[in-house]
Formats: sequence, structure tokens, C-alpha cells
Amino acid sequence: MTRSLTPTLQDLAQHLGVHKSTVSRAMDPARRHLVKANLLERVEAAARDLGYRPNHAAAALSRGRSKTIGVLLPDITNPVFPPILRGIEDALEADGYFALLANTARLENSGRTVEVAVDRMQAQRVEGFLIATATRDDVWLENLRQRDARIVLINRTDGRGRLPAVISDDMLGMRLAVDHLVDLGHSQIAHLAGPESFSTGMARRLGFEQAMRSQGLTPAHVVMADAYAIESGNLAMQQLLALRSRGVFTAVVAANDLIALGALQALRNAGVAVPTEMSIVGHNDMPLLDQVHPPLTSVRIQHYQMGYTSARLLLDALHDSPGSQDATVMLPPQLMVRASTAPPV
Amino acid sequence: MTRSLTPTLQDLAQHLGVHKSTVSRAMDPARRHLVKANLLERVEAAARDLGYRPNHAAAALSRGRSKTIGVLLPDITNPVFPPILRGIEDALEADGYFALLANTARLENSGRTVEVAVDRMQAQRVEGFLIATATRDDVWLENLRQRDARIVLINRTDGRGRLPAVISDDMLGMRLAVDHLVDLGHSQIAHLAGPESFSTGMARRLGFEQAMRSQGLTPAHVVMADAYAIESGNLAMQQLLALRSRGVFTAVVAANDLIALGALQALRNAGVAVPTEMSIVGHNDMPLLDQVHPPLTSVRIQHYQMGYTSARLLLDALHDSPGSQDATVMLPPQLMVRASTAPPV
DNA sequence: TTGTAGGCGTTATCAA
DNA sequence: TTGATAACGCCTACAA
Repeated sequence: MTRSLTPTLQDLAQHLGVHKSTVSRAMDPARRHLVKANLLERVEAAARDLGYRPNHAAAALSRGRSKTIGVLLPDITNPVFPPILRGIEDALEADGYFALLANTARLENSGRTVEVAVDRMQAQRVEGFLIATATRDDVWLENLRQRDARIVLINRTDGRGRLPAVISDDMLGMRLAVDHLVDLGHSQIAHLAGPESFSTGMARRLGFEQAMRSQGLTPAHVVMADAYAIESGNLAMQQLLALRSRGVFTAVVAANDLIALGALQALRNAGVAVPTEMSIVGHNDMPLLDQVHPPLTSVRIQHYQMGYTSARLLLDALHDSPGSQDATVMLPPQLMVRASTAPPV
Repeated sequence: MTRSLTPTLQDLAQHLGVHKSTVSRAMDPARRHLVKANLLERVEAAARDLGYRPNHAAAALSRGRSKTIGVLLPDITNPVFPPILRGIEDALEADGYFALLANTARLENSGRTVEVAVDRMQAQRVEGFLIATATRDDVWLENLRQRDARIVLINRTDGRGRLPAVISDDMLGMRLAVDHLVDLGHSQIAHLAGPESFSTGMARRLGFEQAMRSQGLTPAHVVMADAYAIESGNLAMQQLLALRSRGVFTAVVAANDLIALGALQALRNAGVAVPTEMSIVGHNDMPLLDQVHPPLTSVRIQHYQMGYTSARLLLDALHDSPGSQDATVMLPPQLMVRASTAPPV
């Protein structure tokens, strides 16, 4: 006879001797005012007493909106993503939304993992997607776009600039790095680029070259690391050192911190002192960078803001005009100067 | 006339001239076999053609299970949590479950944040909770337990050991650390403890004392840091150094890596050389620890496994006997020896 | 200000 | 092997 499990609107209504739609109204902040004050109080009291919890699934089904957003990122284990996710969640929570997370870079390479994740999310009827996976020109992404899913990209753009995105101003970031080195007196500067298949790899290389031109300089060398990883940075730096015969350089701008850390290792192994013989700048300003030796100068990106803003953008697009502006927001980075950069000898 | 939006089972059924229950069966792996082979094929083809996506909210409502788990952790920005989360998601995904994440440590201290998160999750009808928040003896947790929510704790226990948990064997971890130092020749060893309010802070202090006893030694000093943070470690180490007059020590075991890094700073400032004058051991083995100076010896915890196992445990409890064993699983840690430990002078 | 009726898309239980 | 029917819990017109 007794309902031991969570009571429903119906149960509440019965308990109060009113109709469930009345209780429904009383529970909805947007229509509370349609209910007489003292009834409202009684409803609230009863809800508390019986331990009423709204059933989100039922509400979602009924009104066709799940209040849920799909978040796709390569790997939460990569330290740039936690603050992004944190920003996303803070923004979503303010509107009563939840994030559904999927890491798309599987440990074992069990392909088509993104499609699977997207499918699962669509089954959950997510209202939109926040996408921070890194590669440019994805087929699945284009498919998703054509099924007119609501999408905002994070820290990347799509190949054709058709999707709204929140990114760091990589041009500016590279300019900060290059200008800093030039101010210190460097003129022979090399670049350890990230993979061209990544939106940021491409953007930062272009930014580097642009920044050098603005200074009236020519890049000493550009070598591409085959991944954003310490080991790849190490290898790329070794290649760079091998090129020194054909043009000495005194500073290196890396496409991200892991590459810079790998470069640091390679330089240590080669007996090149940092920063006295070689200056080096990273990108992202990941945690603990101030604890490594030497503390790494790096371009700090507003990761948290990036997440927050992207979620805000998506929520706005969801609620406002269906064809709201597909803006691309660029957040300004900031140079964190530490001990890995110094005037050339 | 045309349904431009995602078709339903009904739409599929109509399109095929069969009843929706038949389609429903065909879509359910568990009841597929009840459908004639060629009809099954037709259904699958139609589903593909019309772009059918199951509606999770409807299924959840209908069968009363959301296939969703609530994950509570303090702050995804803390590097111990990403691998835990990754493990959780991998385990959940294998069973078609999704994780709903909430960071409970708010940036601005807007209290009662856990209750709010729990409420939201219960509205989503999560089937259980994975809880990695750190403090012992939480009122909200006890409440949750009494409402018989299914719960598994991660990297912590509750005050009374009533809830199943997956933890690292802190006794063993501390023994590894102490034995390593003793093997190197140390006998005067101090401990920088974590806050007693944290399950791990307590467990590791006890583990340290126990390990020392096993070696027939007495702890040189125990000082408690007021948080798991670099700055707190720095302060605590300063206090420890001030105690040196009352008993010299040559090695320090820290309750976690951040405390150890803070201690490293304090020692550097005090002009005490590591490892020659002082050895130091961290705990957790967080990323980049091999890149700091000196590379930090640390007790590596199986974070990923911890997440994976806890999720597995919860799923089993959900599916099997309602009163399945409330096991506590202890995962063995491993000592990563690096350059911050050496024989005493 | 409150009640009534119908539907959201799926699953479960019967019946055929 | 398939079909019919009734939930699941909530929301939204519309009627009272």
C-alpha cells in the first residue's frame, strides 16, 4: 500500500487532495505565481516531508528537452582539459544543465570511437555538443553539423570556419612569445611545431611565422613534432639541433608545453644550457611548469574561460533565436615569464 | 507530413507495416532472437535509412532505470582525479552507462554545494553514486546512505566503514616509502601529514607510524599540513625545520606530492640540499613529477584502476543480488624511486 | 486559481 | 512470432 520509493507528483497531489497539475505548477519556478500562496506553501511542505524528487527523465520526455549537453574531448588526463571542463560545468550548472562527457582518444585504438560516443549522446537527446577534439576536418563532425546539431568548438576550429568556436588567440600568443625573445635580444629563433592535423598546430605555426615577419625576422628553422608529447618534443629538438650547422639559433618557441619539456630534455642530454645557451618558450602554461627545472616560460591560455564561454555560447544559441550568430570568440593569452628565457650569450 | 526530426519506434513500425512492439523487440539485443530473421534485417535497414535514434529518456522512464551514475569529486582540476574519472568512464561505457559529474569544491565557497549536486543527480534518477570527495564523516553522505542509495567510495573510506570502497593500500604505501629510506640508511625520519579530516591524511599518518614501528624506529617528528597544497607543504616543512634542534632527521615522507613539492621549496630556501642533506618522498606520483628538480621519489597509486574497479563494483551491486557484498578493495601502490632520495651523509 | 485529458517514446504483460 | 494495451511521470492546452 505504501510507496516506499520516491513519490511522484501524483502521490503528492493525492496526499494534498489537489490535482497533480496544480502540484506541477507549484514546482515550476516559472509558473509558481499561478498558485495561491497558502496552497503553494502546503505543496512545498508536503514535497519536503514526502521527500519528493522531480523525475528528470519524465520531464525530458514530456517537453522534449533533456537539459543535457554532450562534451567531447580527447582525453581528460591531458592537463589542458580539466579546467576547460570545469568552466563548462560551472556555466551549465547555472542553467540547470548537465554535461555528458566522452573521452574520444581510447587507450587501445578501437576506431570509430567518436561516432559511438556521439550516437550514445544523441540517444540521450543531448541538446547540443561542446567539442574539444583536436583534429581538423573530421568527417564525423561535418556529418553532425549537417544533421543540424547545435555545436560549439573549443580550442579548435573546423576546417572551413563554419562552426562557432571559442579559441585562444594563437596569433597573439605567438607574438607575445616572439616579442619577448626579441626584446631579450634574440633574432635567430626556431619553432617546434605541433602536428599540422591539429587546429592549434597549424594556427601556432602560422602565428609564429607571422610574428617573426612583423619583427622583420625570418624563422631560423621549423621542425614539426609528431605529437603533443614529451617524447615527441625530445625527438624534434634533436632534429633541430642537427640543423644547427646550417644556421645557429639561440631560442626556441614550442607549440605546447609538453613539446617544450621534451626539448628541455634533449638540450640537457646534448649539454646545451638553458637559458644561457638556449632560451625556450612553451604554450598552455600547464600546472607544475613553475616547478620544473628551469621553470618554463610559457604562453598562458584561459582554459577555464574557454570552457565557460563555450558553454554560455551554446546555451544562448539553444534558448534564443534559432539562427543566432555563429560567433567565434578569441580569448587573449598572457605570457608567463620564468627562468627558461634570458638574453643570448 | 514528413517528420523532419528523429523518427520514433512508431514511425519505424508504420514505415514497415508492423507494430511498434515488434520494432522495439528487434532493437533490444536481449530480445532480438524473438524476431524472425528477415524481419529483423528489414527493421535494421529501416532504422539505418530513417536515421532512428533510441530515446533514452523514454526508455529510462519506462523501465525505471536511467543507466546513469553520479560521480562526485572535489575538483577535476586536481591531477589525481582525471585518471580516476577515465577509469570510471571506461568501465561504465562497457555496460552502456553514462557518468554524471559534479565538482563539489566550488571556487567561491557557496556552501551546501554537495547537497545541491546530489539533488540534481537524484532528479536524473542516477542508479548509484561514485564518491571521491575526501572528507571523513560527512553528514550528507550518511543521509544518502540511509536513503539506501547505492554507493561506492573512491580513495577514501567513511568514518565507520559501512560503505564499500576502493582505496590504495596506504599502509603498504607508507611501508614502501619507509623501507626504502631505511634501506638507504636513514633512521631519523619525519612525516609531513595531510589534514586529519581527510581519510587519506589519517590513513597515511597511521601507515607511517606503523611502518616505522615495524622497523623498530620512532618517528622523528610529525607535522600536519593544513591542506594538500604546495603552499601548505612549504609552511609545514618550515615548521619541521624549526624542530630540528630537538632531534635531527635526514628524511621526510610527505602525505602527498603537492606537500612534497612545497617541502622542496622550503628546503631550497633554507639552503638544505636534496637529496644529499635531506631525502624526500611524495605520494600519488602525479604527472610531471619526473620533470621537477630533483625528480621526486613517490608512491604511485593506481588511480585509473581505482576508478575502473569502483565503477565495476557499483555496476555489479546494481545488477546482482540487491544485498551483494559490501567489499572494500585495496589496490597495491608501487614506489617510484627517483632522485629525491639518497643515503644520508 | 484549479481540474481534465492527452501525449511524449519506450517497455512490459498479455493475448492472439 | 507478432499485436494490443497499459503504464512510466511529467507537461501543456484547454475547460471550468
